[in-house]
Amino acid sequence: MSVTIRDVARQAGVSISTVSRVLNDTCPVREDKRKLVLEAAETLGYVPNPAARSLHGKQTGAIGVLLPFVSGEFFSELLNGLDEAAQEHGRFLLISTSHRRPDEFEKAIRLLDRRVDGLVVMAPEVDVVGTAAILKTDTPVVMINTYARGLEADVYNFDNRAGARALTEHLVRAGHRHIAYIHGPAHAHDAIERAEGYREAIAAAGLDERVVPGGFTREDGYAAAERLVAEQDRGGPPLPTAIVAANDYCAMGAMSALHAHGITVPDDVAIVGFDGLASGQYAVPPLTTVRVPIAEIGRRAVAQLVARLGGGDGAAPIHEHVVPVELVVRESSA
Amino acid sequence: MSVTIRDVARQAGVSISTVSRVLNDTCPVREDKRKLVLEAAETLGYVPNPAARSLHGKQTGAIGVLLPFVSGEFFSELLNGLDEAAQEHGRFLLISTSHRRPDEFEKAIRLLDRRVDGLVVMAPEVDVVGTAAILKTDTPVVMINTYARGLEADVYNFDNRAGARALTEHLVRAGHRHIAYIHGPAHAHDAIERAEGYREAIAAAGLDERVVPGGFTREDGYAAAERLVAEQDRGGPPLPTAIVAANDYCAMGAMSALHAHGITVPDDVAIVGFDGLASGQYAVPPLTTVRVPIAEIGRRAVAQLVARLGGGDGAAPIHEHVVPVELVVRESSA
DNA sequence: GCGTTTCTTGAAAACGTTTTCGAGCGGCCT
DNA sequence: AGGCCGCTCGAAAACGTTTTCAAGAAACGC
Repeated sequence: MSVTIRDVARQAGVSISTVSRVLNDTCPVREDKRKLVLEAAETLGYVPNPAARSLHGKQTGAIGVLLPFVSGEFFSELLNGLDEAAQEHGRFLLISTSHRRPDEFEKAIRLLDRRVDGLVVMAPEVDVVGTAAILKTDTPVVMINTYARGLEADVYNFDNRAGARALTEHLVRAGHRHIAYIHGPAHAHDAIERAEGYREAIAAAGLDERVVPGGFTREDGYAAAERLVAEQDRGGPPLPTAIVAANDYCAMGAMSALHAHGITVPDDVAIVGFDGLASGQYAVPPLTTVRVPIAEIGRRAVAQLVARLGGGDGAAPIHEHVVPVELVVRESSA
Repeated sequence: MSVTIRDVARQAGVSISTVSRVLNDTCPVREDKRKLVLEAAETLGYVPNPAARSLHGKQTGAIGVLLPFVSGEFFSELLNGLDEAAQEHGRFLLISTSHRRPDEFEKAIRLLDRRVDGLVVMAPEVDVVGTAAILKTDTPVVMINTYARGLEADVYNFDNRAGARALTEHLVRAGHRHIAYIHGPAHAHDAIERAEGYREAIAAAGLDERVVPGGFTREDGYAAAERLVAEQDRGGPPLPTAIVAANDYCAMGAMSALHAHGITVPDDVAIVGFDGLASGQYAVPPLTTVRVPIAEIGRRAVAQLVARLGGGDGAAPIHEHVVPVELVVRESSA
């Protein structure tokens, strides 16, 4: 069995209450006893039992992370940021994924409820976050990249609309007149916002919009580009001279498809992505994109959560926080 | 406050012991009471307090994951597998990262000790896993991609040697006589094993080996390829006609550097990687590599852990388990 | 019908902490 | 000198469960 507070008390020759007080320094304790306790705890290698501690209403030391799934660079980058901040604040990350439907989501929250001190939630699919599910729990919640209008929680969203507008305007400035948008998942709020930004820029330039269905994976981008080529071959509308893809993976898939058809990027068709993933930088040709501070958002989410847990006072929920993004021009649109 | 077992007992008109017995079906309980209890628990939405439960020596329901860091596709793929299996067995993943040094590692294990039922550890740096640290705890441990000779734990390692040998032999068969190896991190056991496989194949073919320092990131691969080009320009040894990179990221970085120097892959220089990441498939040109079943290993690690937790009997630790890998030939070496 | 076993159930102990309550004790004021 | 206060600290309650112990009731064999 492992060493308990009782062992430390016996070793130091004091009561268990004194040990608890010293280790949490909740009350003043005379210096000599204090020293004895610390010494005993050190030599015995005492680590408080987290279950017992949290049973008494204390914090658990864990932060729950709810994600739709874990894969790809976006999530690994996000986890990176979350983890870094968690580490810094001495917390653990309890991750729980594959919540695509409201009921799974609700169940996950119920199960996580007393295991964590706070929740970081990312649920880009607009219909997943039932207001009910989140509000039912009294654990503080910070949301990332989630449509959560009307919820009492911190929300950090990227400025998808401005980013897509910047990308489209960049292509317009380069002289393109036929610019298509490969859409992301139909219900993903970020993909929808990006489509809106694209539409705004297209309208402002007096051009015709062309939105084709796609998705967030390389396979989706590949398929979408294939369809564009096939439509032209069938005598339909000609291939656009530039493509705005819903994200970087989608863009890279599209590039791959064009490459397979002997179409050169950017000479025949310019392509831009969204997210600023590391792999876009090393793509051939390097991908023009909009860089979003993914890891940074992860760090801020955890920091905000911890602040609200600790202080409780000065850290009222911000309602929505739109995080600026940055256009990065590379060869794929040169 | 949340609903406790006492509330359920009151609602059902029985004692708390009966409720506990029904919910864990540990003893036979008369059918009518049983039904009452289940009903009460359902309507009240009762979820047992995990802290109280694990305080009594019961399992915590969490599996700890110790990683050197979280970033890149390898880890996201691994997490994917771990998560899938965890979900399936109704467990949560408690992740803890950035343990590169033995002392951090030891500390992390101490902190995680009573929070989790079992541990999945990946520590490719040979000197990180102090025998002491792991053996000190009595939580079951499964290791992945870790050099752990002499430890009483399940270990799943990829067949790095055979993979590197297969890659090198493939290049030899294609007619290459000058084949270099870009090494990974100097102390990473997988990079070392891959170097050994490369050396074996080179020796068997009667060729001269050439090992240059590198690493596991795209930046490392880029720098290594730059150095190879620079050496030739300075009148040193000529550029090899083929390169075996320590992993896919390293290979893609090298490709990017060669591309920047106007050197064509595979016409001027053939390149092969290791890992079989999705991004290698979509690279231009698509990357020849060795596919390792990353997610699958994650799933198996968790499954093995859960089996050992539940049964306790038939699941004795396997000492080392070498997982076969598969050569995937694509354009980068054609 | 009585002792014995089996089945079902409630009371209470245990798990390892934190926190409240109260007691002892020395110092300060009047 | 006596009473009050503040400081330090130990005893014990509380947290929500599981599990052991024992008791009551029902069933069974003689």
